[in-house]
Amino acid sequence: MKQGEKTKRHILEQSDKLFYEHGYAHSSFTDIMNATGLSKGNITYHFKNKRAILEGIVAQRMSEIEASFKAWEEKTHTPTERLALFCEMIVEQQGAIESFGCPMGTLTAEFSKNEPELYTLTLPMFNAYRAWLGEQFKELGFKAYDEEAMSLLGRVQGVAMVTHAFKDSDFFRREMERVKEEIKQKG
Amino acid sequence: MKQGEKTKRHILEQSDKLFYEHGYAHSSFTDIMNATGLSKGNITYHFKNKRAILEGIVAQRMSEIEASFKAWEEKTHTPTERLALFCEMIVEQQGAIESFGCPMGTLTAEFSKNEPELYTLTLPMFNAYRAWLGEQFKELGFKAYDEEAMSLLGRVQGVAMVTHAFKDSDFFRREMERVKEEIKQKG
DNA sequence: GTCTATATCTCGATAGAC
DNA sequence: GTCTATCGAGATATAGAC
Repeated sequence: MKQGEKTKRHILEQSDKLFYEHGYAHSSFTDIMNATGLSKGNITYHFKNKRAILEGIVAQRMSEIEASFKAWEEKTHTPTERLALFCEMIVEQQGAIESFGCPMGTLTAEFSKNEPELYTLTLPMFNAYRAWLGEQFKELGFKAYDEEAMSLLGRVQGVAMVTHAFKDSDFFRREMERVKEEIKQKG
Repeated sequence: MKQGEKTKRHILEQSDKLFYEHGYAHSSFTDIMNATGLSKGNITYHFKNKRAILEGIVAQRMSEIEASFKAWEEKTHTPTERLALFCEMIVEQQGAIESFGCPMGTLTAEFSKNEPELYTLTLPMFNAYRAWLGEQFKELGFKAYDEEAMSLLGRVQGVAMVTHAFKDSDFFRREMERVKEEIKQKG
């Protein structure tokens, strides 16, 4: 890998962490500078502005999301098993969700009121999950498969939101068990 | 009412609307100036800083929340009816929720990552609902009444969040019907 | 009680040396 | 490819006239 490419990845990695843990607006160029150990000038050499960094982050996340779908499909035989893996992925993030909420939900929520362009940029992540979950429910025979997908998304967003608001990981575990149970019953 | 008190209320009212519709950080003194038609100096005469305005808003909202509990209790005879009124209150906010999310949830979410002092200031609103919902479930005979309260809070926060993210009021109506149905079955 | 004017700070972005 | 230096906008907050 070229040095430039390496630096770019380093900036994206650190910025993603900052944006998640402190929010996009609250993460300044100075913060990114400190987190990466690079100068401001060097960062803007690789990304012309903050928005460009966010675009890079979303592109990276989207490919990770698609990769996880692929991995889940290769590992399983039934939609029910795949939905269980989706839940497992969320359960694994317990600590981070308690501290910072859902990485996708909190980012989108930050933009939805005031930043239509950035909101449009992050929404595809939500839509990717919506579509994939929809496929699973479709395969399970649900006529209203999209509604089921949305409902599940709402369910887990609510769990993440309240877990974060109350910093309550007991609630998180309890509620994710309920969600998994509900999925089993639908399969 | 004295003129000073009137001005104070006017500032709180307009600021609450601004903070809800655009977020706290995104609402500047200049915005409050424009929304109220008052000068910057006059606003800081009544509230020494932005935080003091938020404190006034939360105090106002808290008394409204307590007032709604009282009204619901006077209007009903059973906890199930009271929980239905709680849902009704949310359903009535459909348009605002689609556009701006939950007034309490989005405000708390904005502070939970970066502003511990403001987060501490807004959390009591959540706790008021948690406690009151808990009372209803307790009266219904649930041993784990607090868990039921939290679960319901998570449910509606998820609905509000996803409704706002996807700007989808059909999802909102559908899902709130489900929530109401679940409550009926518990009663 | 209400106003104008201003001080000070932080941010994103840019220019140019090496 | 990486750095330092600086600009200009917009934010909160304050001082003082009326």
